[in-house]
Amino acid sequence: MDKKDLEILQILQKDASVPLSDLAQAVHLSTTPCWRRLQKLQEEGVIRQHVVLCDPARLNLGLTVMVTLKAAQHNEKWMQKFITGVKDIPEIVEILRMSGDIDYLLKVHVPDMAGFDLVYKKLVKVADLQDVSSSFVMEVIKSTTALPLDYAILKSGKN
Amino acid sequence: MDKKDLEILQILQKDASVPLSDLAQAVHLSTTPCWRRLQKLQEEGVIRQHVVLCDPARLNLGLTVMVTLKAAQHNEKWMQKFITGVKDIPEIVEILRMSGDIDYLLKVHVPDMAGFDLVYKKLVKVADLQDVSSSFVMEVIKSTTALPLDYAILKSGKN
DNA sequence: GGTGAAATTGTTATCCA
DNA sequence: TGGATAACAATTTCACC
Repeated sequence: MDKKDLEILQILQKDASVPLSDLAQAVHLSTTPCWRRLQKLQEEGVIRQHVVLCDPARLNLGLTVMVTLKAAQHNEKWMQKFITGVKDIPEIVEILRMSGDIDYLLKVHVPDMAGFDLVYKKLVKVADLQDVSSSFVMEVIKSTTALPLDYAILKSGKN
Repeated sequence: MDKKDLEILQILQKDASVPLSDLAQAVHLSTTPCWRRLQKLQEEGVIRQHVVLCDPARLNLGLTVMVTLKAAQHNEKWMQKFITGVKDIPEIVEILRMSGDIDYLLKVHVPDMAGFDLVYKKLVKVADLQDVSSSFVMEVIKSTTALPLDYAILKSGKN
Protein backbone atom coordinates (compact mmCIF):
# COMPACT_ATOMS: atom_id res chain seq x y z
CA MET A 1 0.00 0.00 0.00
CA ASP A 2 1.33 3.41 -0.93
CA LYS A 3 0.21 7.00 -0.83
CA LYS A 4 -1.92 6.68 -3.97
CA ASP A 5 -3.83 3.79 -2.46
CA LEU A 6 -4.63 5.96 0.54
CA GLU A 7 -5.79 8.76 -1.74
CA ILE A 8 -8.10 6.28 -3.45
CA LEU A 9 -9.47 5.10 -0.11
CA GLN A 10 -9.91 8.66 1.10
CA ILE A 11 -12.16 9.41 -1.84
CA LEU A 12 -14.10 6.14 -1.80
CA GLN A 13 -14.71 6.30 1.94
CA LYS A 14 -16.62 9.51 1.29
CA ASP A 15 -18.18 8.67 -2.04
CA ALA A 16 -17.90 5.33 -3.77
CA SER A 17 -20.14 6.36 -6.64
CA VAL A 18 -17.43 8.32 -8.44
CA PRO A 19 -16.60 6.85 -11.82
CA LEU A 20 -13.27 5.12 -12.11
CA SER A 21 -12.13 7.68 -14.67
CA ASP A 22 -12.71 10.56 -12.24
CA LEU A 23 -11.05 8.64 -9.45
CA ALA A 24 -8.04 7.93 -11.64
CA GLN A 25 -7.77 11.57 -12.59
CA ALA A 26 -7.98 12.66 -8.96
CA VAL A 27 -4.98 10.52 -8.04
CA HIS A 28 -3.10 11.36 -11.26
CA LEU A 29 -3.34 7.94 -12.83
CA SER A 30 -5.01 6.46 -15.86
CA THR A 31 -7.91 4.09 -15.42
CA THR A 32 -6.09 0.77 -15.70
CA PRO A 33 -3.56 1.17 -12.86
CA CYS A 34 -6.24 2.78 -10.74
CA TRP A 35 -8.55 -0.16 -11.40
CA ARG A 36 -5.78 -2.65 -10.57
CA ARG A 37 -5.15 -0.87 -7.29
CA LEU A 38 -8.82 -1.04 -6.48
CA GLN A 39 -8.94 -4.76 -7.20
CA LYS A 40 -5.92 -5.31 -4.99
CA LEU A 41 -7.39 -3.29 -2.14
CA GLN A 42 -10.49 -5.46 -2.30
CA GLU A 43 -8.58 -8.74 -2.55
CA GLU A 44 -6.37 -7.77 0.37
CA GLY A 45 -9.49 -6.98 2.38
CA VAL A 46 -8.60 -3.34 2.96
CA ILE A 47 -11.89 -2.54 1.27
CA ARG A 48 -14.42 -4.79 2.91
CA GLN A 49 -17.73 -3.67 1.51
CA HIS A 50 -19.49 -1.38 -0.90
CA VAL A 51 -22.70 -0.16 0.71
CA VAL A 52 -25.31 2.56 0.70
CA LEU A 53 -25.92 4.45 3.92
CA CYS A 54 -29.54 5.24 4.69
CA ASP A 55 -31.06 8.04 6.71
CA PRO A 56 -32.51 6.63 9.95
CA ALA A 57 -35.11 9.42 10.14
CA ARG A 58 -36.51 8.51 6.73
CA LEU A 59 -36.84 4.90 7.77
CA ASN A 60 -38.83 5.86 10.84
CA LEU A 61 -35.88 5.23 13.14
CA GLY A 62 -35.99 8.39 15.18
CA LEU A 63 -34.47 6.98 18.34
CA THR A 64 -30.96 5.65 18.86
CA VAL A 65 -30.14 4.02 22.18
CA MET A 66 -26.81 2.95 23.61
CA VAL A 67 -27.23 0.04 25.99
CA THR A 68 -24.53 -1.02 28.42
CA LEU A 69 -24.74 -4.29 30.28
CA LYS A 70 -22.84 -6.76 32.40
CA ALA A 71 -22.89 -10.50 32.01
CA ALA A 72 -24.51 -12.43 34.83
CA GLN A 73 -21.89 -15.13 34.42
CA HIS A 74 -18.43 -14.95 32.97
CA ASN A 75 -18.03 -18.14 31.03
CA GLU A 76 -17.93 -19.35 27.45
CA LYS A 77 -21.38 -20.88 27.56
CA TRP A 78 -23.07 -17.66 28.65
CA MET A 79 -21.18 -15.69 26.04
CA GLN A 80 -22.22 -18.02 23.25
CA LYS A 81 -25.84 -17.87 24.28
CA PHE A 82 -25.76 -14.11 24.52
CA ILE A 83 -24.00 -13.55 21.21
CA THR A 84 -26.13 -15.93 19.15
CA GLY A 85 -29.27 -14.51 20.68
CA VAL A 86 -28.44 -10.86 20.20
CA LYS A 87 -26.60 -10.93 16.87
CA ASP A 88 -29.70 -11.49 14.78
CA ILE A 89 -31.80 -8.69 16.25
CA PRO A 90 -31.77 -6.21 13.35
CA GLU A 91 -32.43 -3.19 15.56
CA ILE A 92 -29.13 -3.88 17.30
CA VAL A 93 -26.59 -2.69 14.77
CA GLU A 94 -23.50 -2.82 16.96
CA ILE A 95 -22.30 -5.13 19.72
CA LEU A 96 -18.97 -4.35 21.35
CA ARG A 97 -17.32 -6.34 24.10
CA MET A 98 -15.64 -3.80 26.33
CA SER A 99 -12.87 -3.60 28.86
CA GLY A 100 -13.48 -2.23 32.31
CA ASP A 101 -16.61 -1.86 34.28
CA ILE A 102 -19.06 -2.65 31.51
CA ASP A 103 -19.03 -5.93 29.59
CA TYR A 104 -21.00 -5.01 26.49
CA LEU A 105 -22.06 -1.89 24.67
CA LEU A 106 -24.91 -2.09 22.16
CA LYS A 107 -26.25 0.40 19.67
CA VAL A 108 -29.94 0.16 18.93
CA HIS A 109 -32.07 1.85 16.25
CA VAL A 110 -35.81 2.07 16.92
CA PRO A 111 -38.69 4.40 15.99
CA ASP A 112 -39.50 5.50 19.54
CA MET A 113 -39.59 4.56 23.21
CA ALA A 114 -42.30 1.97 22.69
CA GLY A 115 -40.18 0.37 19.97
CA PHE A 116 -37.18 0.38 22.25
CA ASP A 117 -39.15 -1.29 25.00
CA LEU A 118 -39.92 -4.19 22.66
CA VAL A 119 -36.25 -4.62 21.80
CA TYR A 120 -35.33 -4.29 25.45
CA LYS A 121 -37.71 -7.09 26.35
CA LYS A 122 -36.26 -9.26 23.58
CA LEU A 123 -32.79 -8.48 24.87
CA VAL A 124 -33.33 -9.42 28.50
CA LYS A 125 -34.92 -12.69 27.42
CA VAL A 126 -31.79 -13.79 25.57
CA ALA A 127 -29.58 -14.44 28.62
CA ASP A 128 -29.23 -13.40 32.24
CA LEU A 129 -28.01 -9.83 32.36
CA GLN A 130 -26.77 -7.56 35.12
CA ASP A 131 -26.87 -3.79 35.31
CA VAL A 132 -28.58 -3.10 32.01
CA SER A 133 -28.46 0.63 31.42
CA SER A 134 -29.83 2.63 28.50
CA SER A 135 -28.68 6.05 27.31
CA PHE A 136 -30.58 7.85 24.61
CA VAL A 137 -28.94 9.71 21.77
CA MET A 138 -30.13 13.30 21.80
CA GLU A 139 -28.11 14.49 18.83
CA VAL A 140 -25.70 12.95 16.34
CA ILE A 141 -22.96 15.54 16.10
CA LYS A 142 -20.68 13.45 13.93
CA SER A 143 -21.02 10.05 12.37
CA THR A 144 -18.76 8.76 9.67
CA THR A 145 -17.68 5.40 8.31
CA ALA A 146 -14.47 6.99 7.03
CA LEU A 147 -11.51 5.71 9.01
CA PRO A 148 -8.40 7.84 9.56
CA LEU A 149 -5.75 6.83 7.03
CA ASP A 150 -2.77 8.54 8.62
CA TYR A 151 -1.60 5.43 10.44
CA ALA A 152 -1.59 2.99 7.52
CA ILE A 153 1.73 1.31 6.96
CA LEU A 154 3.15 2.21 3.55
CA LYS A 155 5.24 -0.31 1.64
CA SER A 156 7.11 1.99 -0.70
CA GLY A 157 9.07 5.03 0.37
CA LYS A 158 8.04 7.00 -2.69
CA ASN A 159 5.59 9.68 -1.64
CA MET B 1 -42.03 3.99 -0.46
CA ASP B 2 -43.33 0.46 -0.87
CA LYS B 3 -42.18 -3.07 -0.26
CA LYS B 4 -40.04 -3.20 -3.41
CA ASP B 5 -38.16 -0.08 -2.32
CA LEU B 6 -37.37 -1.78 0.96
CA GLU B 7 -36.16 -4.87 -0.87
CA ILE B 8 -33.86 -2.66 -2.93
CA LEU B 9 -32.54 -0.98 0.23
CA GLN B 10 -32.06 -4.31 1.95
CA ILE B 11 -29.79 -5.47 -0.84
CA LEU B 12 -27.89 -2.22 -1.27
CA GLN B 13 -27.29 -1.82 2.46
CA LYS B 14 -25.35 -5.09 2.30
CA ASP B 15 -23.78 -4.73 -1.13
CA ALA B 16 -24.07 -1.67 -3.31
CA SER B 17 -21.80 -3.05 -6.00
CA VAL B 18 -24.47 -5.26 -7.55
CA PRO B 19 -25.28 -4.28 -11.12
CA LEU B 20 -28.63 -2.68 -11.68
CA SER B 21 -29.74 -5.61 -13.83
CA ASP B 22 -29.12 -8.08 -11.00
CA LEU B 23 -30.83 -5.81 -8.52
CA ALA B 24 -33.83 -5.48 -10.82
CA GLN B 25 -34.04 -9.23 -11.21
CA ALA B 26 -33.86 -9.75 -7.45
CA VAL B 27 -36.89 -7.54 -6.90
CA HIS B 28 -38.73 -8.88 -9.95
CA LEU B 29 -38.54 -5.73 -12.01
CA SER B 30 -36.84 -4.68 -15.20
CA THR B 31 -33.97 -2.23 -15.11
CA THR B 32 -35.89 0.97 -15.89
CA PRO B 33 -38.42 0.94 -13.03
CA CYS B 34 -35.72 -0.31 -10.68
CA TRP B 35 -33.45 2.53 -11.75
CA ARG B 36 -36.26 5.06 -11.28
CA ARG B 37 -36.87 3.78 -7.76
CA LEU B 38 -33.19 4.11 -6.99
CA GLN B 39 -33.11 7.69 -8.26
CA LYS B 40 -36.13 8.54 -6.17
CA LEU B 41 -34.65 6.99 -3.04
CA GLN B 42 -31.58 9.13 -3.51
CA GLU B 43 -33.50 12.31 -4.26
CA GLU B 44 -35.70 11.79 -1.23
CA GLY B 45 -32.60 11.33 0.89
CA VAL B 46 -33.44 7.82 2.02
CA ILE B 47 -30.13 6.80 0.49
CA ARG B 48 -27.63 9.27 1.82
CA GLN B 49 -24.30 8.00 0.63
CA HIS B 50 -22.50 5.39 -1.40
CA VAL B 51 -19.31 4.40 0.40
CA VAL B 52 -16.71 1.72 0.81
CA LEU B 53 -16.12 0.30 4.27
CA CYS B 54 -12.51 -0.39 5.20
CA ASP B 55 -10.99 -2.86 7.62
CA PRO B 56 -9.55 -0.97 10.62
CA ALA B 57 -6.99 -3.72 11.24
CA ARG B 58 -5.56 -3.34 7.72
CA LEU B 59 -5.20 0.38 8.22
CA ASN B 60 -3.23 -0.10 11.41
CA LEU B 61 -6.20 0.85 13.58
CA GLY B 62 -6.08 -1.97 16.07
CA LEU B 63 -7.63 -0.09 18.97
CA THR B 64 -11.13 1.31 19.25
CA VAL B 65 -11.97 3.41 22.28
CA MET B 66 -15.31 4.69 23.52
CA VAL B 67 -14.90 7.91 25.46
CA THR B 68 -17.60 9.33 27.69
CA LEU B 69 -17.40 12.83 29.04
CA LYS B 70 -19.31 15.59 30.76
CA ALA B 71 -19.24 19.24 29.82
CA ALA B 72 -17.63 21.56 32.34
CA GLN B 73 -20.25 24.18 31.53
CA HIS B 74 -23.70 23.77 30.10
CA ASN B 75 -24.10 26.65 27.70
CA GLU B 76 -24.17 27.31 23.97
CA LYS B 77 -20.70 28.84 23.87
CA TRP B 78 -19.03 25.83 25.46
CA MET B 79 -20.92 23.48 23.16
CA GLN B 80 -19.86 25.38 20.04
CA LYS B 81 -16.24 25.39 21.13
CA PHE B 82 -16.33 21.70 21.92
CA ILE B 83 -18.06 20.65 18.71
CA THR B 84 -15.94 22.68 16.33
CA GLY B 85 -12.79 21.52 18.07
CA VAL B 86 -13.64 17.82 18.12
CA LYS B 87 -15.45 17.40 14.81
CA ASP B 88 -12.34 17.65 12.68
CA ILE B 89 -10.26 15.11 14.56
CA PRO B 90 -10.27 12.22 12.05
CA GLU B 91 -9.63 9.56 14.69
CA ILE B 92 -12.95 10.51 16.29
CA VAL B 93 -15.48 8.95 13.95
CA GLU B 94 -18.57 9.41 16.06
CA ILE B 95 -19.79 12.10 18.45
CA LEU B 96 -23.13 11.57 20.16
CA ARG B 97 -24.80 13.93 22.57
CA MET B 98 -26.50 11.76 25.14
CA SER B 99 -29.27 11.92 27.65
CA GLY B 100 -28.67 11.07 31.28
CA ASP B 101 -25.51 11.02 33.30
CA ILE B 102 -23.06 11.39 30.46
CA ASP B 103 -23.12 14.34 28.08
CA TYR B 104 -21.12 12.99 25.17
CA LEU B 105 -20.06 9.63 23.83
CA LEU B 106 -17.19 9.45 21.35
CA LYS B 107 -15.85 6.61 19.26
CA VAL B 108 -12.14 6.75 18.51
CA HIS B 109 -10.01 4.68 16.13
CA VAL B 110 -6.26 4.54 16.85
CA PRO B 111 -3.40 2.11 16.29
CA ASP B 112 -2.60 1.54 19.97
CA MET B 113 -2.51 3.03 23.47
CA ALA B 114 0.20 5.51 22.56
CA GLY B 115 -1.91 6.67 19.64
CA PHE B 116 -4.92 7.01 21.88
CA ASP B 117 -2.95 9.07 24.35
CA LEU B 118 -2.17 11.58 21.62
CA VAL B 119 -5.84 11.89 20.67
CA TYR B 120 -6.77 12.11 24.33
CA LYS B 121 -4.38 15.01 24.82
CA LYS B 122 -5.82 16.73 21.76
CA LEU B 123 -9.31 16.16 23.13
CA VAL B 124 -8.79 17.64 26.58
CA LYS B 125 -7.17 20.71 25.04
CA VAL B 126 -10.31 21.53 23.04
CA ALA B 127 -12.53 22.61 25.92
CA ASP B 128 -12.90 22.13 29.66
CA LEU B 129 -14.13 18.61 30.29
CA GLN B 130 -15.39 16.78 33.34
CA ASP B 131 -15.29 13.08 34.10
CA VAL B 132 -13.56 11.91 30.95
CA SER B 133 -13.68 8.12 30.92
CA SER B 134 -12.30 5.71 28.33
CA SER B 135 -13.45 2.16 27.66
CA PHE B 136 -11.54 -0.02 25.25
CA VAL B 137 -13.18 -2.27 22.72
CA MET B 138 -11.98 -5.83 23.27
CA GLU B 139 -13.99 -7.43 20.50
CA VAL B 140 -16.37 -6.28 17.80
CA ILE B 141 -19.12 -8.88 17.91
CA LYS B 142 -21.37 -7.13 15.44
CA SER B 143 -21.03 -3.99 13.40
CA THR B 144 -23.28 -3.11 10.52
CA THR B 145 -24.36 0.01 8.68
CA ALA B 146 -27.56 -1.77 7.62
CA LEU B 147 -30.53 -0.22 9.37
CA PRO B 148 -33.63 -2.26 10.20
CA LEU B 149 -36.27 -1.65 7.55
CA ASP B 150 -39.25 -3.13 9.34
CA TYR B 151 -40.43 0.23 10.67
CA ALA B 152 -40.44 2.20 7.43
CA ILE B 153 -43.78 3.74 6.60
CA LEU B 154 -45.17 2.31 3.37
CA LYS B 155 -47.26 4.52 1.10
CA SER B 156 -49.09 1.88 -0.89
CA GLY B 157 -51.06 -0.97 0.59
CA LYS B 158 -49.96 -3.34 -2.15
CA ASN B 159 -47.50 -5.78 -0.68
C1' DG C 1 4.11 -0.32 -12.46
C1' DG C 2 2.45 2.41 -16.25
C1' DT C 3 -0.36 3.75 -20.97
C1' DG C 4 -3.91 3.74 -24.71
C1' DA C 5 -7.39 1.68 -27.05
C1' DA C 6 -10.59 -2.27 -27.93
C1' DA C 7 -14.08 -5.34 -26.06
C1' DT C 8 -17.42 -5.93 -22.79
C1' DT C 9 -20.80 -4.68 -19.59
C1' DG C 10 -23.66 -1.40 -17.13
C1' DT C 11 -26.43 2.83 -16.96
C1' DT C 12 -29.63 6.40 -18.57
C1' DA C 13 -33.15 8.31 -21.91
C1' DT C 14 -36.85 7.76 -25.11
C1' DC C 15 -40.91 5.81 -26.22
C1' DC C 16 -44.76 2.59 -25.82
C1' DA C 17 -48.22 -0.52 -23.13
C1' DT D 1 -45.94 2.41 -13.06
C1' DG D 2 -43.71 -1.16 -15.65
C1' DG D 3 -41.19 -2.89 -19.96
C1' DA D 4 -38.24 -2.91 -24.43
C1' DT D 5 -34.96 -0.91 -26.97
C1' DA D 6 -31.41 2.18 -28.30
C1' DA D 7 -27.89 5.64 -27.07
C1' DC D 8 -24.50 6.44 -23.97
C1' DA D 9 -21.00 5.90 -20.44
C1' DA D 10 -18.65 3.07 -17.69
C1' DT D 11 -15.55 -0.89 -16.53
C1' DT D 12 -12.46 -4.66 -17.65
C1' DT D 13 -9.22 -6.83 -20.71
C1' DC D 14 -5.64 -6.68 -23.94
C1' DA D 15 -1.23 -5.79 -26.24
C1' DC D 16 2.59 -3.04 -25.50
C1' DC D 17 5.97 0.33 -22.86
